[in-house]
Parts: sequence; structure tokens; C-alpha cells
Amino acid sequence: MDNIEKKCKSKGVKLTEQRKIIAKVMSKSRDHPDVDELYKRVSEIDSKISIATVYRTVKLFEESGILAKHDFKGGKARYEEISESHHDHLIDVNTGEIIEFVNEDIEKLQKTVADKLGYQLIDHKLELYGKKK
Amino acid sequence: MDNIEKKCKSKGVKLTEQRKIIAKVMSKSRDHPDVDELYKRVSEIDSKISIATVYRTVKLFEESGILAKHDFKGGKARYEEISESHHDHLIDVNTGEIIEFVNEDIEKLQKTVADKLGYQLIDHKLELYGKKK
DNA sequence: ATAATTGCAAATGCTTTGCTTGTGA
DNA sequence: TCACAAGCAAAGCATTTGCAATTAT
Repeated sequence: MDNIEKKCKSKGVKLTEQRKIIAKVMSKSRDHPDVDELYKRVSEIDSKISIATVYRTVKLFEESGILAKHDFKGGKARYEEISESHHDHLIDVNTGEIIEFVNEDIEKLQKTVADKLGYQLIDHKLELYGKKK
Repeated sequence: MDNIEKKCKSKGVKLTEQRKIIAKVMSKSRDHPDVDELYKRVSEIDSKISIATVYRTVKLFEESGILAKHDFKGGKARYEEISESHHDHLIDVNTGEIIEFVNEDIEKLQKTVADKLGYQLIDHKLELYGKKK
């Protein structure tokens, strides 16, 4: 049983055949696929799954705190499994490749900034766009 | 002549009656309107302007480096005039209100991060989502 | 003069939804 | 069993585009 399946169990998300397949594909994905790409991968395992189910599942998993949704430039939402460790993203403007990184100093400064403005930080989004040197 | 009109002149962007109106409205906007809101404001000055023109103009201004486009959560793109001084945004999750802020330390760290990963920083997006304390 | 811009409506692309049939706990 | 999920196609929403008429330089 893969990671996402386990999370579904622990969060009380009902598991169907389709959801298991989507869970498996996302669990082993090391990139950040959009729904089309995910649908393509899932279809190779079960060609009868509809894209509506993929959309519904991905939304369900997101609402359950299992997947993270990213709206990077490009119009299509991209997903990744939520991991214990928080990270941000650097997007290669030429290839679309995504590199994950962690920077504690930036994290702390964000909290400080929000605090100074009289806000409690709920969430944040940091994306760097760059090109290979 | 407002700020945006001046920028159009200096960048060689042709000015039409419609573009002048859109320029004026954006120039005096202190918030970050989406296209619908902008269209509404523009329509009060000239009710014959079509929303297609607003979309086209906003895109043209963005490509000319006159307006900045933001894809905050919520599905609709929001725009603001590009000012000399760079800033990031804190979005009030309850009201949708946007507070601008500047933090040089974060800026520097971003460059450092990209650099360490072997990238030249082209652009970045930092959004904080918070609620009033 | 004439290449570019507008307005309109139709088209697009991603995502959601209504409805009927199928299915997991 | 039976509330919930899947499949399909149609609908939604923000945004873009083709085309004929209009306009800025």
C-alpha cells in the first residue's frame, strides 16, 4: 500500500479502485504533474478512468490535505504529494522543470513580515523563476 | 497626461481613446483590480468599450512592462501599475484586501538560493496569506 | 493611406457538474 | 443495503480570437 493510500485510510477518505490508482501514480511521481499528465499516466493502468474522476479525486485529496495544488505560470494547476517537510519551488523558465528548495531564513522572515503588518501568517507562496547559468 | 500614458509614449505603444481611458483608470487605482472590476470602472467613463478590448489592452500593457499581472488565489488575474520600487503582497484571507510590503533581506536570500542551485533569478513571486490579529 | 485596433460573438481551454448507473464498507 | 463514487456529456468561467468595420499616425 502506498503512502497516499495510507493517508486516505488515516483521514477516513473512502478508497475506490480509481482512487487507488491515482494514489499510486501520484505517490511514485517525483515531478509535479498537471491533471492532463496525471490522466495520461493513470490511463496506462486503467484506460476506463475518466478525466472527471481525476479532477474530482485530485480536488478531494487536496481538500483532505494529501496533495498540494500549485498554480504556477502556465494556466494548468499542478499537483504534488504533501510531504512532512515544507519546501518552495524554483521553476526553470526554459524547460518548466521544478526544483524544490528549503530556506529557513526566508521562512522566518515571512513570519516576521506578516507579524509586523498585524497579521497571522496562514499560508504563503514563494516561487522563483530562473534560467540555468 | 497620466503616468501610464507617459509610459506608453516612451515605449512606443500606440494610444487610442480606449487605451487612454484604461490607462487613466489603472493609474488612479490604488488597489489590484481584476478585469471585470476594471471593465466596470472603465465603462463608467465610456460605456461602449468592450471587455475584449480591456483584456487585450491589459495584456499589451503587461507585455510592455507597464502593468503587472498577479494570479492570486481566486481564479481571476489581477493587475497593478508597475512602480519603480519592487514589492510583494500580503493577502487578507478574510477580506481579500492586499497589503504591499518590501523586505530587502528576503530579496537577497532569494537571489542567493537561486544562485546556489545554479540559476540566474529572472523573476519571483512571494505571496503571504494571513488573517488580522 | 493603411496598418493597427475595436466590437461583437463565437471559440477556446481548463475545470466543474447533473444525471444515471455502478460499487465499496 | 444504500449512501457515495464513476462515467459521460453538457455547462461554466475566464480569457482569446476571427472578422468586418473603424481609427490613429
